[in-house]
Amino acid sequence: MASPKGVSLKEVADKAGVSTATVSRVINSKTGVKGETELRVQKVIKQLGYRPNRVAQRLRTTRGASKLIGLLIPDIQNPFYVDIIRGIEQYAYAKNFAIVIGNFSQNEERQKFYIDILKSESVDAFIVAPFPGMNEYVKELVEEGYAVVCIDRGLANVDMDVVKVDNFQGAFNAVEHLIKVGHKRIAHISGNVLIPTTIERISGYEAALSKYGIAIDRDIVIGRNSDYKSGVELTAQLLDIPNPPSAIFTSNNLLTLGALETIHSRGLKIPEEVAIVGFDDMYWAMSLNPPLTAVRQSGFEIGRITIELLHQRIADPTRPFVSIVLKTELIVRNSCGYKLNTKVT
Amino acid sequence: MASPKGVSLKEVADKAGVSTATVSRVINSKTGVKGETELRVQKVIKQLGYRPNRVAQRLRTTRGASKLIGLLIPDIQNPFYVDIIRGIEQYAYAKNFAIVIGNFSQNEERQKFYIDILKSESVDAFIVAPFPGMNEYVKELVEEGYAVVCIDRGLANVDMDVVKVDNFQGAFNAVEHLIKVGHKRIAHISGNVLIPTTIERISGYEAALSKYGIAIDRDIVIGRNSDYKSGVELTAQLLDIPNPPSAIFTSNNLLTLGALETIHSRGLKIPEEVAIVGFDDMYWAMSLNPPLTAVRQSGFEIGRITIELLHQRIADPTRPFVSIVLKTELIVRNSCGYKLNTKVT
DNA sequence: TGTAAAAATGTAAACGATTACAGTTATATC
DNA sequence: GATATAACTGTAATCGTTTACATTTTTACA
Repeated sequence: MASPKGVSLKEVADKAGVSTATVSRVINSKTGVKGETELRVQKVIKQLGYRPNRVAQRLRTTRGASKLIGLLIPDIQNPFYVDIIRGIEQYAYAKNFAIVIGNFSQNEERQKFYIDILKSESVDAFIVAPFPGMNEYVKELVEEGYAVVCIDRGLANVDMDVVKVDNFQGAFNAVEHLIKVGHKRIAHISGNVLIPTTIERISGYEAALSKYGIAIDRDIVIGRNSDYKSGVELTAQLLDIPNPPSAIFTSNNLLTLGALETIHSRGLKIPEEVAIVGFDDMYWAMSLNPPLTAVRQSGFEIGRITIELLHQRIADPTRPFVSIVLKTELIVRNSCGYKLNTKVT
Repeated sequence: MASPKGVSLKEVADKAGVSTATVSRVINSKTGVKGETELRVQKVIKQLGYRPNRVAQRLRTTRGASKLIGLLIPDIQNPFYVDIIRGIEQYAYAKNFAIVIGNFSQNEERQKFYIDILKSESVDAFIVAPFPGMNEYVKELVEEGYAVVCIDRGLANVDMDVVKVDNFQGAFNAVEHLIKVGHKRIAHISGNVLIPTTIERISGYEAALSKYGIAIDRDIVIGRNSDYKSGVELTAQLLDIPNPPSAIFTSNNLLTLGALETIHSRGLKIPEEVAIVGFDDMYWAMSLNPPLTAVRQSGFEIGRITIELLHQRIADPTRPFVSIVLKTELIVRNSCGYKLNTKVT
């Protein structure tokens, strides 16, 4: 079984009768190569099917020129992050960056492991969706001079570029919608309160209630983790209290799914017996029965902007840091009481 | 803004008062280093926080030793592939492999692009979920001597390791279940017929009908692509014919979701007015109303076995090729008529 | 204590690119 | 045609490892 290494630059140089330096210049379209020579080299490159070895390139090159970006994702099972990845990929390739994904499955140890790997792979830059316990590592990256863009939230006391979503407004709109549809007793199932987005969403929830003069009942604002199981169990808990809520606002897509399971398993009708709005508008939302009203945050757009920022930062490391906040959209379907299908931005 | 490259092996060697060769031997736990020396070097490594530069390692190392695997995924939006990725990751890291994901979004050009990138990143091996139009590229990889494992299907005329699922049996079980529950007019919405799994599932569908003496009606076996939109439209088409089916078997999770949207939007009751079984048991299946009966194929397990095979092949390139076929499980929930929750393997 | 073998360590050449710097042609100008 | 300048091309060091081979040190044993 042959195991040929690819064609090397030297082979191209030999065959074309020039030096390696000239071939390198041709590849990187540097100036200073005679048209005739360039053509000859190009021809040989085509002939031999030469592709530069990225490993060698990265070894030689100084940081910022390797065109490799490390991406730290807390949980690839969460479709929201998948959307972000897609957005990043799409635009990264347009700008000729390659990306390597480190999915650490919300596991701190594995996250550290990935950071080390990515560093030793000589990435130019990091895109990080910070997770509790991650602050120190990310701070270190910034201090070591990597270009870093954070998704979803920034870090206290660390200047960096951040791309996030207006969680407060998104939650506010969702709850306001429930109120306008007639609900007065609205519960909130929140996620991990160590995550800032969770807290912002709780604030939005509270602000909406306050605006309409509804007292906040701490018994029906509950949270544990941001996962499916929590959704199932917390919903059961909510429905078991003496005067259960008429509507529930869930803080992310996994919690929503968990809540739905409990609601269906008890045979409760949505929205008549209990209404629900979820944060995150996922691709399955329309296929639910009834279709789910949800707060949409565009992961794809987050990805696009992230790459844009990274590109700018690499080009000009002194550019001032920015924090970009994207608007959410409330997608109204049929899980709250109305039968319409419109957007509230 | 400082931009320090990491600590190098040479610095460790200097500080420990040994040669680079010795440090390298310590790192790779080669024999032939005195205990005392090893300890001293280890100490310096810890002190300086030294991490070998993977780029330099890969450049030097011959194929098979770089511990990097390229993963070609047709569509990261499909949660089935995400499960596979998770399985692969989990076991890859246990075996100290790193993986780099190339998600080509069912785009042939981008797929080619990724193969080139991964090659020039000096990966040891490829894991490929082949996609129509991909055959040539994959064949080339095998010929070039890469270790390659295919997921989901093999390639005609090419010997290689394959990990797949028993699509025939899975489909057969699903349809048989529908028949046993009382359905006689069962439609099938299939996917892209250029994909072998699609064809195998159609065969399973037909075999089940045959076994129970039900004639196959070509009008209710329809397929186009394996995406959401096709599910929506083909279901509408099925429900519009004069004598519509009483049950539908959908060939993958996206088609299922599309079918559900159409069914719900027409206000049809599941399973009373139309029953449904889907291939792919996704995490949202339990949250549907009613919970979905589905054929489960364990992406996670596929991933695990894939890594196992790859590991073996790298260790022994002459090992005979194998094709591993995993069983599916029919997860019976409430979308076909019964109210039980059991498994049929 | 001397010597052969074994064990430990060091030296230096790769791996495949980029890039300062030097060296060589070609062009322009008088 | 000589010379200054511009345009082009080549040489060789370098990035951070691994590893064949050479060299030194240690150990074993007569």
